[in-house]
Amino acid sequence: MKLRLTVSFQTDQGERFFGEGPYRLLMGVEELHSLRASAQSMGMAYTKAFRMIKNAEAGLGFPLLERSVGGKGGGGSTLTARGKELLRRYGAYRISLDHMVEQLYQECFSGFLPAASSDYRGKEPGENHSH
Amino acid sequence: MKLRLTVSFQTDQGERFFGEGPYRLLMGVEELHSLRASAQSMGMAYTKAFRMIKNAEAGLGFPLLERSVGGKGGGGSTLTARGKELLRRYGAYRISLDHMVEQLYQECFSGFLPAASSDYRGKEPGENHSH
DNA sequence: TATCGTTATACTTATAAAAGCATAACGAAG
DNA sequence: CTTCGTTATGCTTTTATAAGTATAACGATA
Repeated sequence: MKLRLTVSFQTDQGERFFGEGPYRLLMGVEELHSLRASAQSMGMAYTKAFRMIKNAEAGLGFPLLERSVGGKGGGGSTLTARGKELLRRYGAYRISLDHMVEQLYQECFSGFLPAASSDYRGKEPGENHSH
Repeated sequence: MKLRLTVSFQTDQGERFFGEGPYRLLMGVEELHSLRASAQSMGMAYTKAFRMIKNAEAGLGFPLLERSVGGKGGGGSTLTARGKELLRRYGAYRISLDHMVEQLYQECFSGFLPAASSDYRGKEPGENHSH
């Protein structure tokens, strides 16, 4: 048995704009200096990656990527300073959360339900659809 | 800005079988002594409610409802002892979790992102679909 | 033994979300 | 001034999930 935890940021109107999906995608951009390359590296369509980032930037209110288009190599994207800081903070957040969820489960269900390990997934776009 | 948190129990194969949806549905059964009545009271189709419970029982490995079919009034459903205990424990779990998520957000994002209130939703079936 | 409202279940339809396709714009380098 | 691989977007297609329809079985009561 597993615990499925998902946390995401959403607007007051309920529109989700940031979570595990964008997080992983941005981690890839930081490493590969390219949104397309990052999307490909995780089997995601570029169009979807693009929409995710655009959506996230709209929700957050500040740019995450510094893009350059054209030129040698076609261009690329790198993280803005705030984008990098967001990744650092979000990474810490989700790890702490993961621990808390698991520990609290033990406190609340120990002896009543089987032990469970937390299976963190942002459930934001970009995950494998295996059905 | 809001935090959207969802926790659900799933099998090792990733099939979700319990969360906020079944929880609320069962709370209604406890009050109304009828699965159909509980489903209706929250605008859910009975067929869906039935599937949810069946699914939950399969995943948990023990029965949640004691059903009686036929007879005066057509029958009805009440919670089993374990079913009741599950509700009590799950209720405590999600409330603690809600607090934790909010507090941790403050610790991790204070001064970087706007304050956010936790918007707990099981995202299990049974929610309104307004799009 | 006819009635009534429930549980139980298969099958179909509708809706939302994800994924994919096609194409334009860009600009440094050769 | 051509090429290349990227960013940028609209539009279509596919898939997954939710919701709905229809119908059977049940059994205490009158």
